Amino acid sequence: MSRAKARAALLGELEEAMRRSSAQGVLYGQAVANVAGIANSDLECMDILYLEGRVTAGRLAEVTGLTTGAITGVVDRLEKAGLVRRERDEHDRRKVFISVIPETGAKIGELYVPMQQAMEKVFSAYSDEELRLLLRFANEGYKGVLAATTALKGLLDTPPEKRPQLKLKKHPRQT
Amino acid sequence: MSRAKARAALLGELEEAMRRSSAQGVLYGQAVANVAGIANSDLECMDILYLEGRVTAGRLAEVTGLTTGAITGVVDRLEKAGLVRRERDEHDRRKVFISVIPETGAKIGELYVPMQQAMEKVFSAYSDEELRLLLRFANEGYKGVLAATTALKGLLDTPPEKRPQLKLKKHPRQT
DNA sequence: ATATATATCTTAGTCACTAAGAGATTTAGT
DNA sequence: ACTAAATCTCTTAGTGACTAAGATATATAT
Repeated sequence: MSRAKARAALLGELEEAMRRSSAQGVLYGQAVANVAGIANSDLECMDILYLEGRVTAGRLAEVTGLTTGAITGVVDRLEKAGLVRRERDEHDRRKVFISVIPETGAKIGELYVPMQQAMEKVFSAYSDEELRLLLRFANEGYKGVLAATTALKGLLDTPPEKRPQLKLKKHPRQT
Repeated sequence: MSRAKARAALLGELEEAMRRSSAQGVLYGQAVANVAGIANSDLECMDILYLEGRVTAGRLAEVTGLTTGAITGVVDRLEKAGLVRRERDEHDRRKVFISVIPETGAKIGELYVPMQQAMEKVFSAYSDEELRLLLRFANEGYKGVLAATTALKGLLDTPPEKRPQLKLKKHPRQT
């Protein structure tokens, strides 16, 4: 096999492996929501709250891409489940801050522990230098996917006949 | 900073970077479904059809975790959109095989091209050996996530007081 | 002051999903 | 062969999360 072909094969395997693991990641998230007894978007909002801390309802809508009306429902459900609290902003009384109630919110955090343990185990087999490579890739991959998302959405605004002709590379293994 | 602390920091960064990029991957998928004008699960089924080729309705239900009733709806919509075709199995006439209609199905494939191009660009900066490391990690990561999913679901069957005590490691940056 | 803008919530309607069971076909037991 | 049980898909009724549009309350600008 030529060097170029070997690399192409490697890239193909890599693409499939990454697709598979990312799909499994999605399934893990669904399982978490399922076990927690909350909807998928509700969990997504909990994640955002963990990452960003106290945020407004509008911010949740912005980040999730849901309408503000949908967020009202999300927060209602999370509040009823005792996971978050609504607090009016005293400086701008139109705004509503949402924050996690630590005790109950922590129970959601626990559900990520199996994942963290599994990943710790995987990571333990790598040297610091190897981990740095993985980190570099994760960051660059993120930027790549972000750019791809933007490009894809751009296609929507471009009339079909003006779209850059994409050489169609089919998904592997159409049996 | 001690060697151990440096590594812990590295692991933390890695965890966050991977979480972010995988979240962005989900968003890309949603954008694809959005542009294609089909529901999320519909796209998931198209992906499975690309990966596995001609499969039965029951198999789609099994892989997606949806009920067979839901799959009937998925296939109805995909069929109406001209993306797939139903074919009764002649050997077992209860079964219905679903297969992608190549011409229209290829249009969905095109929507993944921006992603493939972006990733190709990212990958181009890595040596073959580095890519092999990434591949190894992707495969091991997949197994890890899979194991974590199983472990998580196992928690459901274990009465709360019998669950292995998980040392709670909170999500980063609860601001 | 009045108008405009902003932030959240409400309402009505839609759509994908589940649970339960119906129909069609195949497989197993006698 | 004949009946019963199992298997596979579809149908039906009901639920829940979502959107679009507009109501409400508060803040900002003229």
